[in-house]
Amino acid sequence: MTELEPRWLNDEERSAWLAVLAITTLLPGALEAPLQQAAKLSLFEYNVLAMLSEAEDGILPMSELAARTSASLSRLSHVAKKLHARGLVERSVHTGDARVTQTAITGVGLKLIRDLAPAHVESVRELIFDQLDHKDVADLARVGRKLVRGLDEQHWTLRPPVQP
Amino acid sequence: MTELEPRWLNDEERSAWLAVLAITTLLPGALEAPLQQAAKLSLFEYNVLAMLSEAEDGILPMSELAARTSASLSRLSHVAKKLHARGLVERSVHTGDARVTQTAITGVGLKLIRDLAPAHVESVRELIFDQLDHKDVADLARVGRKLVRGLDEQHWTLRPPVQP
DNA sequence: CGCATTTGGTTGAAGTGTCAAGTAAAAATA
DNA sequence: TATTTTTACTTGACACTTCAACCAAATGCG
Repeated sequence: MTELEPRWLNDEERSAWLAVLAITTLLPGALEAPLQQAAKLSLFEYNVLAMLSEAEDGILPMSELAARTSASLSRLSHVAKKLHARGLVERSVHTGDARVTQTAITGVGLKLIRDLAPAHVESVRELIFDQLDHKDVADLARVGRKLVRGLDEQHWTLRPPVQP
Repeated sequence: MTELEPRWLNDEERSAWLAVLAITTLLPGALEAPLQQAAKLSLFEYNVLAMLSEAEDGILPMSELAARTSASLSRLSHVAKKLHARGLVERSVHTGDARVTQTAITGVGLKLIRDLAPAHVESVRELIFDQLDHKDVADLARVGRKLVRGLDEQHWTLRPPVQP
């Protein structure tokens, strides 16, 4: 029935596709190495702490934190447990909706990412932005957002800015 | 001593960075789901078979196969073992250099990726190229190659074309 | 109100990936 | 030619991710 000829990739598409594939497999490890070395933290754990540190009062419900780290609730739950065991986050039940778990970054956790942040942005810069000129960055931002939309229509970075 | 002010990201860089982060965490899973469903194959396993199927005679040494899949030798070794157990690849010692393990795709393996390929390219197309216009694809290919170079100067996709 | 459904989150098991260590062959060096 | 170093790869242990099942609170509805 659906025996149509597949829409194969042309040379430029293939080139783009191979690059995306290489980036998705190499970049996480490259960014993680310094974090692992400096603080035994995975890239994902770093992002969890970073998102909390940028949130109002350093607190977010698990669902929202999962959204902002593009993670499943399950993955986040395991990691939150581990971060809690290390004293980097605190957890409490939401007053008003007892299903909701609030996760807050602790003082120790806050100090940790603040200490790590300079080296981490430097990694990001070396691996990404130092490779690109200004036009490249603009193109990457534009194309990147389109791809994110294709992966998750509701992704938090695509939310319209809140009206104050 | 290196107490300089960190080079923080500006808005456009931050936007690009968040997109890259989201893509690297969401894309692999999205591409893997159909492969897992159809053939209990991970994205990485699929790529191993795909690279072999595109190689001359369907054979490559482990090192070269690792390079073409952007993987560590260790990761590849574990997976090759598993693929061999499933009868999808065959392994032999290189004649002339006994340290080298040659990995060849079997007839069964070849049939498997040929069967899977149409649906897989369709996934790639839906998730990536259907989201982009022609200029986007050109920009992605260009920027993507630059990022790959920053991650691995020697990456196989950057090798100069062989002279025949 | 009573019951079913949905939402928000947790858990344990099973499968993968990573890291450090190990092995054997080849190449370099003395 | 003997010894050391390097290359190519494998292995086992441990950590992490995913998946399916589960639970409790909130909501919907008859």
